[in-house]
Amino acid sequence: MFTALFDHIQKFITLEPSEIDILEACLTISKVKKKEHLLQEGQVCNNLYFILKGCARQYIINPKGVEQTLQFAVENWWITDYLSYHNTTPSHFYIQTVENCELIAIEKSTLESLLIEIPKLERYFRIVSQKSFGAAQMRIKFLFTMSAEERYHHFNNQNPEFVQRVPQYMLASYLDFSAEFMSKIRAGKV
Amino acid sequence: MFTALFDHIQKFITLEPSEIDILEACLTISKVKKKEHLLQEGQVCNNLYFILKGCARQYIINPKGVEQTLQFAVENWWITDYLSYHNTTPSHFYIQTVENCELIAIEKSTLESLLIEIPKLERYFRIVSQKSFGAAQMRIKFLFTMSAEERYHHFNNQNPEFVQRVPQYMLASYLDFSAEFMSKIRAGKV
DNA sequence: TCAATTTCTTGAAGTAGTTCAAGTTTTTAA
DNA sequence: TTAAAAACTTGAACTACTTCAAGAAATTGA
Repeated sequence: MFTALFDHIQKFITLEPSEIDILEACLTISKVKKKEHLLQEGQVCNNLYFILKGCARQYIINPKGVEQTLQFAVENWWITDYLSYHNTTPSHFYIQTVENCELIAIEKSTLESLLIEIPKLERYFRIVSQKSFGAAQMRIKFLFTMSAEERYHHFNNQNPEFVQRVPQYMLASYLDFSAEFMSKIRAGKV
Repeated sequence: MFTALFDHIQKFITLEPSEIDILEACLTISKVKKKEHLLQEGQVCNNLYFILKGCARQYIINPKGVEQTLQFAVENWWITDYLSYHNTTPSHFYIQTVENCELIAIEKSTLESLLIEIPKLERYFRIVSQKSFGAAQMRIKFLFTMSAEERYHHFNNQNPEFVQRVPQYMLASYLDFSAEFMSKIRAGKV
C-alpha cells in the first residue's frame, strides 16, 4: 500500500517495525483525478504530497494569463509549497495533477506529531529537501546557460519517458519558452 | 563568537546549554579574504558554510566564459552545493567570497557526528533547507514572469542595502541579464 | 598618491526568442 | 461514434534582449 513511501524513506534512514506501524496509522491514500487542484494560488499550503502514482505539477498564471509550470513531480517525489507551508502565508502557486494520481497527503499537524514520535524522520526530510534544493540550483544553471533548443534536447535526453507523459505546452513552459517555439524546435524549423 | 549561529538555530529549535557546548567545541571561525574560493567547479563539496560576516556567492562560468551568479549569501545564511555534498560528485559550481568574510565551515564528517550527538539539529537543517527550497522556487517564478527591468526594480525594492554591496555585473548576472543592459536600465535608457 | 585594475557606460548592429492568428490534429467524453 | 475540447503547427511581424567595441569612472594596493 504505502510501500513506495517506506522504501523511499529507508533509502535515507532505517525505520523500526514499530515506527512503520505508527507511520502507517497516520497515512491515507487519496485518489485524485487528472487536472484537479491540490493547492490554489492565495491558499495557505497545509500539506505535503507524496506521489505514489501519476504526475502533478506546480504552476503559476503569468501576467498575460498564460500558465507556466515551475515543477513536475512523478512517482516517489514530494511536492508542496514550502514557503507557504512554513510561513503560513498565501501561496503564489497552483499545484495540480497532470494525470490521475494516487498520492499521500500529509497535513501539517499530522506531520508535526509524526516528527515528534519518530524524530528520525527529521533526518529523512532534511536530506530530501537538501537534495531538492540542490536540484533547483541545477535547474537555474540550465536555464541560465543553455539556449531554448539546448534545454529541450538536454531534458529530452535525461527524461525521454517523462516527455511522453505531459502535454508539450506544459513542458515548453517548464523549460521557459513558448509552446509555438517548442513546435518549431521539434520540427527542426529553428 | 558564534552567537549569530546559535541565535539562528534557536529561531527553530531550543538547545540545552550542554548542547551549545558540544556544538561550540566543533566550530571554528575562518576569516577569508575577498575573492577567495571556498569551492571550485569539479571539486567535491565537503563543507557547509555559514556566513557570520560578509558576503559570498555561488557562480558558474558559462560556455562563453562569462561568470553568472546563481546565489548570494550574506550574514546568517548557509551556502554550499548540496548535490555535490550528498552525492559526493564533482560540483558544477564555484563558491567565492564577494567581501572579506568571517564564516563557519563545517565539514561533512563533523556535521554527521554533530547530528548524531544532537539529533535536534536535523530539525534545524530540515527547516532551513525547506525554506531555501521555497525561496528557490520563488526565484524561478520571478525569472519566468518578470522582464529584466521588472526583475531589477523588484530586487532593488526588496534589497536596497544589499544592492550597494555587490558589483553591478554580479547582480546583473544573478537577475539573468547582461551587465550592459543593467547599465541601461539604471540610466533609464530602456 | 598614482598606476593598475576593476567596474561601469554608451551606441550600433544583430538575434533568439515571442506574439498573433489561423488552421490542423489528437484526445476526451457522452 | 461523433461532436466538442484540448493540444499542436505554421509563417510573418515584432521586440527584449545580447554582443561588440571603445572609452570613462571608480576602486585598489604598493
